[in-house]
Amino acid sequence: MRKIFLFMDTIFNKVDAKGRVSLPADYRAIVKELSTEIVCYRSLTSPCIEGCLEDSLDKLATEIENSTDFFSETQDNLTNLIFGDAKRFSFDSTGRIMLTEKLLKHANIKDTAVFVGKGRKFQIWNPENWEKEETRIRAEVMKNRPSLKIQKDAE
Amino acid sequence: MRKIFLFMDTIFNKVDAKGRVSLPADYRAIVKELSTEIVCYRSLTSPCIEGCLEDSLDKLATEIENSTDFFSETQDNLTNLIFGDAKRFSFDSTGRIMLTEKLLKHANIKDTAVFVGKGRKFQIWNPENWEKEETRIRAEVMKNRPSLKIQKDAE
DNA sequence: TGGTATAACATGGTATTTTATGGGATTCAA
DNA sequence: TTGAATCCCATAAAATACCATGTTATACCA
Repeated sequence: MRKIFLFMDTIFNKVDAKGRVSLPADYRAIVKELSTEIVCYRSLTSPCIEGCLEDSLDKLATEIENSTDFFSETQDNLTNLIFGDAKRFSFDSTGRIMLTEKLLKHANIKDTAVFVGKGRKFQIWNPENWEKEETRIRAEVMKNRPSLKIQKDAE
Repeated sequence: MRKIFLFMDTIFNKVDAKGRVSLPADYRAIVKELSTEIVCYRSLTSPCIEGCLEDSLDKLATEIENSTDFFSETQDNLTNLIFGDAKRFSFDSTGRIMLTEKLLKHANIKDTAVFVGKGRKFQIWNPENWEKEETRIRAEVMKNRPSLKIQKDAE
């Protein structure tokens, strides 16, 4: 039986001169409880950093391994992009991680980072960009309401 | 075997200066018995807070995870909107949770919160708004008699 | 059935802990 | 030995746990 873990909420944290950010306490709790690590990489679709548990990437690796044929070009591209970019991040005794220059630049994060929960994953945004993105998504989702039907199945 | 749990009734509770509210005793009993947690988020359609059990969101996460492919845009939007807004709330020994500023503002709740049972979910309203909403719903229902078509199958 | 004792609940207040974050010291590698 | 990464300490604010009280609901008993 798999334990419940969900990255949730939207948290604004300071990034100091050294590039250090507090990983939200809730997120830390998950990492500790499952005794795993956080992995971050540049989002393939948005100007933000994406993070998940190392377990999730392992699961993804297995899935890719099994689904597409072993030598497909798509698989090659994807694995290169994701795993080539991903990096483990462990937090210190005060709960901070140190994001790399590459990641910060991709998300255009200067002095404030926004952690946005996505369930099994989370994202880290620049505050202004996140605000824009959120309104965009809200509009998008309200337009095609049907996509919310998945929720109905929750037993 | 699924246990029975239903959020029911309409309960008026005080919200103190810190944003603390007693979670109705019946609701607490459910959380304890299923040894899970409450999750709250802003309703997408009404000026109220919506709450459910963490299990429900976990199931949703799994479904989203499995239903669409890893890079689907729909999945991205949905997870951002839902999980980015949701937050766990655990109650202290006296049975109180601490609602966030964001949630209180969305529902325009000041010093009194109304808990309204919805079965698998519940809502938290500002008293005046809830009164209006209830009469509105009642009127609506009287006008076009609703048809609750229930699919009969083995539970 | 009526009355009383008991338990549960909501709620105000206070104490304790956790969290985010700044700054400095130490270590390590180029 | 300089720059960067890691660790440790300090602090303010926020979240959480704990205690106390009046009130209501429930259980119990004559």
